[in-house]
Amino acid sequence: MNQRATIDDVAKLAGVSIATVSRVISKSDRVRASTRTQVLQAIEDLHYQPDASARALASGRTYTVGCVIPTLDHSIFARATQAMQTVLSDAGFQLLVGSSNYESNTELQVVRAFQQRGVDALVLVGTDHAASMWDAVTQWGKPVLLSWSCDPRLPSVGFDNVTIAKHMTEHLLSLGHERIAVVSGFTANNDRARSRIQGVRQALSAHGLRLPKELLIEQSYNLHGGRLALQQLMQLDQPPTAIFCAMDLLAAGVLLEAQRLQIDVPRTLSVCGIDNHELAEVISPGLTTISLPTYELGRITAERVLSALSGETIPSQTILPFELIVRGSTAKMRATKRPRISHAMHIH
Amino acid sequence: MNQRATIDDVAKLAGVSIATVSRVISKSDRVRASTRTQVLQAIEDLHYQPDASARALASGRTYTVGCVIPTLDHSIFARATQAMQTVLSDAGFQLLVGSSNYESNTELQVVRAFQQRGVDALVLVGTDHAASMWDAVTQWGKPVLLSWSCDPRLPSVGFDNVTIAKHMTEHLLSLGHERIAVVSGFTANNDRARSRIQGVRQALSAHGLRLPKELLIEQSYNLHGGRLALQQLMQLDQPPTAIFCAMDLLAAGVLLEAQRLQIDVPRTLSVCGIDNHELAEVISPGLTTISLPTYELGRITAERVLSALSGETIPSQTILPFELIVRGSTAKMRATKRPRISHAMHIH
DNA sequence: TTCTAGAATGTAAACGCTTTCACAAATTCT
DNA sequence: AGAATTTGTGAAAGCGTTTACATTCTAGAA
Repeated sequence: MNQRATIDDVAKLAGVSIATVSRVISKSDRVRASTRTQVLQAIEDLHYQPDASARALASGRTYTVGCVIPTLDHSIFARATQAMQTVLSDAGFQLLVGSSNYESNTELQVVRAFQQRGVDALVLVGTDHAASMWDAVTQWGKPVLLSWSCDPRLPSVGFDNVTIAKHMTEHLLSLGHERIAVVSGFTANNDRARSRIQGVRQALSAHGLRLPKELLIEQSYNLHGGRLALQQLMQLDQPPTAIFCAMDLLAAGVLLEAQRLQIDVPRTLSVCGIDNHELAEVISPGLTTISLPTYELGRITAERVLSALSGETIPSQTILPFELIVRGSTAKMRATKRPRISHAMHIH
Repeated sequence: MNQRATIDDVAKLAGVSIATVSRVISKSDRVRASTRTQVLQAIEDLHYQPDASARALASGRTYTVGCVIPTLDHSIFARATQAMQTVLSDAGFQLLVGSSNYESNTELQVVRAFQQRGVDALVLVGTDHAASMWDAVTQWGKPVLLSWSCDPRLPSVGFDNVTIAKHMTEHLLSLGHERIAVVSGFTANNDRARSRIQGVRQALSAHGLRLPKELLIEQSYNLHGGRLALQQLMQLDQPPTAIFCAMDLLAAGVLLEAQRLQIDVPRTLSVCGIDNHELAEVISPGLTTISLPTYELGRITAERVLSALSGETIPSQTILPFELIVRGSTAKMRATKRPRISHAMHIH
């Protein structure tokens, strides 16, 4: 019994053919109850476990789903991935995780590796992918879903980042801020970041304002990036009165640096983020942010995948809700601090 | 060309046998240079991608590694997993991620699923596993590694949690604290948590102190758990002067609740954690904690797996270093605040 | 009882690769 | 030059399943 038992062993022990064993395993087919119990008994006795590779080869299905995310190292992705994993696992599927590190080349390689492995479906993050990637994926013939962002080219479950950012910007505007800076992660291969910037722009221009170049800063997506961004902004002749950070991690960096520079948040500077990262609640002042249901995102995406795999037609685009969470880091603009030449910023 | 090309197609196009194609793909064997280029050309032309299932079935190797972690939802696990994924992926392996949710039953199921899938190796977290789990794993015949903790039964890469906790406790003791409380996550199926508590006990008893029952609190492993723990502790007749939290997330919860209760940290209460979670730097006061090289943990574990898979013998136990990081949340015990009956806590 | 439809089971051919073994060709040695 | 290696290639036997198709039962109808 050192060798793993095969279906033949089971068949022999149960006194049936391997086809019958196979039928018992795959539930579906009708097998006489008495036969079934015999087979099950044999399976039990031999500790038989079907070989997934052989199954996959014969049936063309691997019961495996591939998911390519930028990195697990950001809790938002980790959480959504955890959710997917749970749902898929409960349905007997395994999740293969690959990370792209925000590089479209790497992403393509991972996708190829997944296809080679015969995954039954694929989940991608966002809409920024190499053209060859879109080709590889659309010609593939198996379900492919987009998460985090939506794109008409594929069924998607995600957020409307433009609207989210617009909403947050309107919060800042309603507090009287007009000189609003944007701190974002690098936008290359990151449509989420770009959409959020775009959302800010839309909100501003609805108020006759614009986003001057010097107030848009791209930095690496971590605390340090946030710190550097604030340093840069504070060297301007006319620093902003509010900073919109595209991600909470950056906002936390900004907040920390503000503390170090003895800038009073929110009295002389308002700061906000997006994601409702754990940090947002913990840092002081508490970070005004937008909460995104990331766990739900993962759950729903996985459920969609399962639906698609069982042949159902799935909604093309699903946009998940969000919620503004106001904490201490944003406050009314203080009249005395209003930049004198603020009108220069209006669109003429 | 709608159908995926098979090795036969390649062989036909290149004018060789499928055996030769196979040899070219597997790099290893000697094939005449001219033949090789022909084959490679054919592969190129047909966009041939070998079928991983068929390969696995024929060769018995899947180039797949299974990893069972409690959850991706804690950044320390996510980070280590990310590191593993990167290293394995670079070596042409895929990482299968499963989560146990700290339930040994679930863990066993995941491991079985992995074995069924024919993973080439397995990585487990910690030493707490059901007996059936140990059986399933030791009789398996393929490499199995432990991470996070070390256990003589399997090759391990991890931390010495007892020593870590002892070290931290000594820090508290050196500041003059004697009434030290411990806040831990639930210890069921979590040897890390238990070891850390044990470390505290050892440090205390080396100083003739002990850990009274009312000062040991187990809570769920999140901010809220930390908050509840502090509430409980503050209801004691004689609250502690320092709180050792087994994980930073709990410490952050304690800190937040202290803020709410207007308890002055560190003047009247010192708080420390372990992990050097992102929160530790961000929260105020900064959290004194111990930094663990979690990314390294993942990297080294993955490298060990690869070594084992290529037949090398690997070190049995590898213990990774740690570093005490003192921030603002711990301070010298203030004489006036010293509990009067502190001598009662000495071991007689 | 015999016949027949339908259910239960068995047979055998894929599935797409790896790998052993045999053999031919090229190289080295005597 | 011929023998002894070494190197390169092909044929074919699996690997452990699934699944079409064939065959055998089983029961109810005639």
